Amino acid sequence: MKKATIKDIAKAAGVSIATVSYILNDVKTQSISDETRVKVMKAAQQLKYVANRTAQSLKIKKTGLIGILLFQEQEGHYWSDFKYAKTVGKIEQICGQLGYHVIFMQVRSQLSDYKMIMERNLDGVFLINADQEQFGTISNYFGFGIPVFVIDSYIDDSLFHKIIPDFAQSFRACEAALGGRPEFLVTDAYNNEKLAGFIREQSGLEDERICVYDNPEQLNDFLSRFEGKPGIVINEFLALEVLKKTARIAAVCTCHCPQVLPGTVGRITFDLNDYQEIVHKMDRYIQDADYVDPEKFYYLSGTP
Amino acid sequence: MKKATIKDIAKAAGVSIATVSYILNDVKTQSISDETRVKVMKAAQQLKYVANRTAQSLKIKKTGLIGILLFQEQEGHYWSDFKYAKTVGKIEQICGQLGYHVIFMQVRSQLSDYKMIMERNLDGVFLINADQEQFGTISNYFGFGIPVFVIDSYIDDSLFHKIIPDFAQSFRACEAALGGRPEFLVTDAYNNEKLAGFIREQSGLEDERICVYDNPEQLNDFLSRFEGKPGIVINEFLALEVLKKTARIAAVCTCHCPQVLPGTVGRITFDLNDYQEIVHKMDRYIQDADYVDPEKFYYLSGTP
DNA sequence: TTGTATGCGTTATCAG
DNA sequence: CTGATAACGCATACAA
Repeated sequence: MKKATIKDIAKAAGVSIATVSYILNDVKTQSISDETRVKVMKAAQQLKYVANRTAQSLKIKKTGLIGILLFQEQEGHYWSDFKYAKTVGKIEQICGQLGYHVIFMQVRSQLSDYKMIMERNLDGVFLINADQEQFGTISNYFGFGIPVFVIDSYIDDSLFHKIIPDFAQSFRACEAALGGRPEFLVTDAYNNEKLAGFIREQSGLEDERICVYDNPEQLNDFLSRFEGKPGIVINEFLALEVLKKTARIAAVCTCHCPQVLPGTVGRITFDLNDYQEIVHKMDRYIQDADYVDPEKFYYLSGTP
Repeated sequence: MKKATIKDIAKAAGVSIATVSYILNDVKTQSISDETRVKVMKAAQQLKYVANRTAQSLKIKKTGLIGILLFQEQEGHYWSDFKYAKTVGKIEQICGQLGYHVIFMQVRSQLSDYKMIMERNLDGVFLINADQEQFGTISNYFGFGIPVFVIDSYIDDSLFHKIIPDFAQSFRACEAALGGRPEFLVTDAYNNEKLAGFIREQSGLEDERICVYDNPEQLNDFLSRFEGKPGIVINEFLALEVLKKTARIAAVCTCHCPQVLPGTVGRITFDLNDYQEIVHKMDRYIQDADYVDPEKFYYLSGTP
């Protein structure tokens, strides 16, 4: 049993291919008699016709495909796969509502990975946790006018829309939750060095008071210098580790999952629905080829 | 700056499009003079040519696209998005190594969702946590000869390859870890009723001793009947909840993330590398149209 | 060793 | 209102 094409429908309904296409696509500029319309629709149903998006894409030069490229950290922790799970899920959901399909890819800095964007003629791309270095070398593969949004990545290119959590505001919320100035900061690692620097800077803490998590021993060493003092942790899973040593912390829940933490610690969360606006924005770029967004920077604002 | 086609390369190199195609695809049955080969390769590089997989797909009738359809539970818990994050990540990784790209889709039982498989001409599909009901009604959209593997789903159709954790073995391991027979079982909900029944059955416990988690109150009520008794929990995140009440548990870590649990509880884990064999099997189906696998049932075997 | 021509399934332009 | 027909970018049988 082979897949039916519009040609098959045309034959079955005794009309031309063009007519079938008009009817299936509900082309407004063409007027079709009700008679042929039902005839064709019936045939389509009978033959269980489904459109061939591959052929369609080739013709109309739009694939309806959106890429989510998730940059993997070289040596990730156990929560690496959870870190952006909710983000990816949410973006996929919204894309789906808008009629797009999503190609999900984890990139391990292979050049071949990026080629996918061009090869598959994606309509838009989300890059998550992208590193400047590996990125810069291949950015000449982009620039073909498709919208690129970068999440948790500080890329030196004004073409891209940047989306990062509002750390400044989150830190203020943490301070409120702690009831005083934090004495230390423990943060999860990010591929993007500039983002990492930004976090450190926003915290307002000196470097000796900041720990970028690498392994349990290192964390323990660090924490032993702050017994009983209040501190901030970026990433709730990391906070889970920190809690083994000290309880006076507030956590910035960058993984959108405060539930893993006990209610006794201050938890700053971000609203996943913020992605609604972002994906819709991308949609607008896709629909309207020469739309330009005055706002290229999106902050996810945290709430306690 | 438009994308270059093989036609552009042909023109630039002064050869025919066929020749270009032969060279780019490294077609063995054609012998090409070194001279034209370098000429063409150079032109391709200069024009920054990337293949158009859409056109390719249309021609060769293979898209190189594999679908991962993740069935969402109607009312999920906070860990729903993590439940299959590692599985999806692993499958994508292996697919990537084999040269496939992955379309990731969460399905909320819309008929339109399944159509994607046909519309996009996927080469293969993984269905995760699929419910029999919603599934049966639309399975006639399948059967076009593409391999379908179902994960954590017990579908009444011998066409599909089924992959589920080896619960029987896991339960035995739990018993060993607990040092005695468990008195109760708390399990996460699954879309697939038959799988849920299978789990209950394999536990060998009476229904009164089994709790399918719905909400914290219900869990507390249940657990209060088993103060100080040993039990088993399916799903490590759920185990985190159970631990708030009782400590004598062993957990079957179906989310591949034992790390969220303290080392003091027995943890049964599964090896993500098992998916290697599975994805390679799918690849074989795709490559060799009439390959049949004698083994249609794959168990992921748990290890303490 | 290279080129010509056809078609994959669709959309869209132009005649009828 | 409907129908030929030319692309879209590529792979390949067949000719040269």
